[in-house]
Amino acid sequence: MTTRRHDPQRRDRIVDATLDLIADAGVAGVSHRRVAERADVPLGSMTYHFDGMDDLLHVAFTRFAARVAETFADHFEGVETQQAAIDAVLRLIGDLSDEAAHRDVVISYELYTLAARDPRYRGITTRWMESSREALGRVFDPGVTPQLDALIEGFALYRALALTPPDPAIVEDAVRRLVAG
Amino acid sequence: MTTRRHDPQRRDRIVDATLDLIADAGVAGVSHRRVAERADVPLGSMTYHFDGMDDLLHVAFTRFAARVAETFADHFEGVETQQAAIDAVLRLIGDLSDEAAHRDVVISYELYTLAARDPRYRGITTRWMESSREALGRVFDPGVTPQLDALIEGFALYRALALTPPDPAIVEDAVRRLVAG
Amino acid sequence: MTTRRHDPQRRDRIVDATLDLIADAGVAGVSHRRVAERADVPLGSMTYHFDGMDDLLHVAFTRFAARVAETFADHFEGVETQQAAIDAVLRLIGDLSDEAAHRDVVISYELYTLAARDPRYRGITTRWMESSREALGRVFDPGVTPQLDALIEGFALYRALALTPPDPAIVEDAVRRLVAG
Amino acid sequence: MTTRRHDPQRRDRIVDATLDLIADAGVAGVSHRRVAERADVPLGSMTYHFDGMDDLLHVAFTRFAARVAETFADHFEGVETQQAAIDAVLRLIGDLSDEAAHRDVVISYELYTLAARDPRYRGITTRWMESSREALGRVFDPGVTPQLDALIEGFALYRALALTPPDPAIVEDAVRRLVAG
DNA sequence: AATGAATGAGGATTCATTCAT
DNA sequence: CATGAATGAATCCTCATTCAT
Repeated sequence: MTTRRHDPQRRDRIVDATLDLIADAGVAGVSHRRVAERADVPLGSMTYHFDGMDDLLHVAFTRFAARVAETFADHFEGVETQQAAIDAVLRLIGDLSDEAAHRDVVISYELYTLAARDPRYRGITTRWMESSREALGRVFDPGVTPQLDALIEGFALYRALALTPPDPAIVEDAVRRLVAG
Repeated sequence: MTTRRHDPQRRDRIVDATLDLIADAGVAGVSHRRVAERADVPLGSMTYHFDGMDDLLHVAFTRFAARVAETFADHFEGVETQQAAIDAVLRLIGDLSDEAAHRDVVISYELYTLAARDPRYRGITTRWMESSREALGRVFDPGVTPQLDALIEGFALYRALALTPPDPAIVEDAVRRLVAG
Repeated sequence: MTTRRHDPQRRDRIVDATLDLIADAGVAGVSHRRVAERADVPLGSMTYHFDGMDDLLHVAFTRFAARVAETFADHFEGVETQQAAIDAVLRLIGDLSDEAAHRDVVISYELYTLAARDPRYRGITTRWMESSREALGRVFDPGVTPQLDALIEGFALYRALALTPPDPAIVEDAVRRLVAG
Repeated sequence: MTTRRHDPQRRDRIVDATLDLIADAGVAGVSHRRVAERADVPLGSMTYHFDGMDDLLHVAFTRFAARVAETFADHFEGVETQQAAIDAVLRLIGDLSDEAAHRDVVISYELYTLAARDPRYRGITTRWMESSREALGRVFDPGVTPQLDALIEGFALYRALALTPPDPAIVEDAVRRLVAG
């Protein structure tokens, strides 16, 4: 490898490579060696830039959650009418079928799994959920917000694990029923 | 250790120990050694009774999914009226707060994570989801069934990752809105 | 390397190689890799036969102390007269100049150093000292025993660290003064 | 950390931290990183002020030996009579029970161990022993000096490694026998 | 003169799996 | 049929040292 003494984006590259690897091989498949190889970084860099595996995963998932939350919020940017809000939710659920979005769903479940067992990762998910609620709260009533949030999450799981996508008409019907005052 | 040449429940004990370990340490924390120790079984037994790690996990998750699906169906046993059906769903969601249920949620997410990436485990989750749909389908309309399923799953996630449980009144309201013809 | 599935003396060979390495490179120079190489044993064997580095060192030093204590006691085997006892002590101190004995002194100090800081190794040294006292106690008065023990140990240190050996006449004089009733 | 461009005592602080660390974790536990942290000094300072690990240890042990030798000599300061000299020796041996003195004993053994194997450290111990002999030589006969030195060292070892301190009466008796003309 | 960043070698340990018994 | 012994690959991590700044 070429010596690369000065490399300011190295930390970022490592984090990106980590998320890539999580998507491909799961948290269980993440190792310092594999991340280092993927980021084209010497093995010793790993524990120099991060305080071990847990720190690396924490940083990576924190960045991931922030990015996904932002995308989530973007869907509701400029939404004024109730109809536009519903459309935004439907688009959100529909997008889960995308190739790119599937990658995010996979990473999300890796994070959920970690957080369900290890409180040290709970902070990331808690903040993330609050952020989603906040975005929904700007366009829906307070009572509807957690209901829609649960529904979206449930359909996402369905998308990730079932062979066929949920029927869009049924999804839309569910959203309308919850929103309908 | 006492020699235990004839030990018919050995396979079962190994599977149980595996699920225990998954709950405690995650799939990543499962190793032949640790399972063998927990099941009080010689290390050599592991690869004798199972064709390696993947086989063991497959068997364990299959048994787990069957057991949880059965519990799910039990909630709707003998349900005749719409009201009783709604109550059953609410009880289902409420039970997720139990200590014992949390263990199941943790194991579930370990399975989801595996299945989201590895098709070899997708069969287990697919069968499981079909079973849930079937149970719901016996007491709810075909259109409502996937909607309720998503909602239940969504609230389960909320329970697993949020600090505070969802407001029961809001949960009930959501269920009623979806069910209301 | 030839496969060597059946190798009953393997544990012993590892312990011997460890003591060899301690003599050559000190406890600090002992590593699983180096011991394995010296004992012509695969690296994986190390942690299979021993519960880690501490266990290995403990076993090695225990064996070492037992062997040296036995040699110590042998010097007083069959000793009947006071004069013979004194001769035995002088021979003991004189032997410290031997090449082979120097090796033992070096290993001894490695053990002393460990024991001085870590109580987990104190048991080995305590037993060893008791054994020496016992051997001396069989041929000397109770009061003289600890005095002679200290003297022997002191001259041993002198031998290990000084450029010139202690004057035999002065050694003999000291022994006689302590023994003289 | 505040930049500390001008810091004349830095070298001293590093050496002190090194000795501290040797007492706590042994020579094997000394690393540039740990010393730097303990001395509140940037890691880069270590190899700037010292030519690597060996240099650092050499400087540290040299300072240590000088300090301990001075304390040794202090015990015989102003001693005129034979009785006072004997008392000084007994006080020396008795002091080894102190908490603070135990730290010194631990460091001493680390040095002995190094010196027993590595001639580069032998110079430090040789000078140290000469200094002790010199101090003893000012108040005792030439023949008694090495005898007392060995006895003191032997009882020190006993103190460091045995569970119970040596009986003061027996110690005193030994000293008197050696000194008695 | 001083140092933060960087790295390759080596540290202990864990592991799934194989195989002789 | 069952298993204890064995092993090589891979794990995370620490380290002394180098070097550009």
